[in-house]
Amino acid sequence: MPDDQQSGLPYDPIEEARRQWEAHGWEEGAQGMAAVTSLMRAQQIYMARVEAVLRPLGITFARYETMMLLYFSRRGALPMGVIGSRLQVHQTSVTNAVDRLEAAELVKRTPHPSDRRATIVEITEAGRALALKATEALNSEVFARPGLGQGDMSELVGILARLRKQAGDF
Amino acid sequence: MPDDQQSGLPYDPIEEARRQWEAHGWEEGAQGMAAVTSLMRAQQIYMARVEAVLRPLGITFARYETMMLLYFSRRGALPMGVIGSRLQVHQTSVTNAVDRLEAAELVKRTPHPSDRRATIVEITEAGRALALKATEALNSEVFARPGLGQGDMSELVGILARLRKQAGDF
DNA sequence: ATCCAATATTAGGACATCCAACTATTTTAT
DNA sequence: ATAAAATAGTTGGATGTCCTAATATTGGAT
Repeated sequence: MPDDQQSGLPYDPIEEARRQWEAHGWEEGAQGMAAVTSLMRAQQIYMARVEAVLRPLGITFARYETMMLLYFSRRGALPMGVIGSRLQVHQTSVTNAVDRLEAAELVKRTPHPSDRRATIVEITEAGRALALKATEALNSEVFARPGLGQGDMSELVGILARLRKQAGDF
Repeated sequence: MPDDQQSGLPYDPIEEARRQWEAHGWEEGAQGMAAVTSLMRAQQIYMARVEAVLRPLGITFARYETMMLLYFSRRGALPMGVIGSRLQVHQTSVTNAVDRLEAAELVKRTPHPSDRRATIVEITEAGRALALKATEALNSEVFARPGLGQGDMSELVGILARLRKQAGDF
């Protein structure tokens, strides 16, 4: 009988962990632990929902993000390196994602006109169509019903913006 | 020159994405998209910091969480299934994590006394020592300096608790 | 001209996750 | 009492991400 949802005392494992932290004299880290752990769990929840929507379309969230970056870019095309720095992922992850997107004919590689080291990735018509379809699905099935009120949501976005900024994300 | 930190206009890619969402008539999903994307990025930032602290100790965050669960349990031991449901991860992930922890002699498997299908995982003395060391490192290097003020932090924990609860996390 | 930095790719490894199939055991229904 | 169904855990295979190191090519600086 580890937990009991039906009792009057809903049991939050993270609150429990925080109590343990304090009981062990780790007060200086208790709040941060709770924040970090909550963030991990929340991300896990959303990621599962997002991937469930994208799976039938044959793409992952990483590939969706790559496509949207191209979709919104002026020419529908960006160098590999720019994709990596915007998405904050490793070069090799970009190569991998673009490999798969290209195999599905959602993007195509083109040599950079002036810098012959660089490769430009361009979204195809099929890519645009899929990106649009994926976005509509995500909007209606996840983003429009995020499980939070408007107030909480804008508060959350604001707090995380401060966090990201402090971490050098932008 | 994709972005320019030193200019007077700090450029937040998520705010930019939100503007794009609105420009495309996707108002109903814009706020949710910003919230979900921020969450993903924030998780990425913290996960990188946490794993950097844990790596020298030879464990990952998933294994750290497993060990702490055992560390805090009354007998220092729990059945595999309980670990999975507390940590909200798949059975196979628990098997995997416990395999590695056991190979490092940080936990050991024992048959369940009454249910012969079940396996009990027990933390060893070496496991307790490492869990303590890891926690002290995480507390001083991450949790005590989360890059957020106290107010933001407790607000964040509260919002995410509502989110997790709404998602059925507890 | 030469050295150093940047761009991308490849190969290989570590890790987490998920799925389907499987064994063993226990519980439930008839 | 026996058959059927549910539960606990493991295994093998596939997918996906991230990281390190090595390589080839090119660009920029001196």
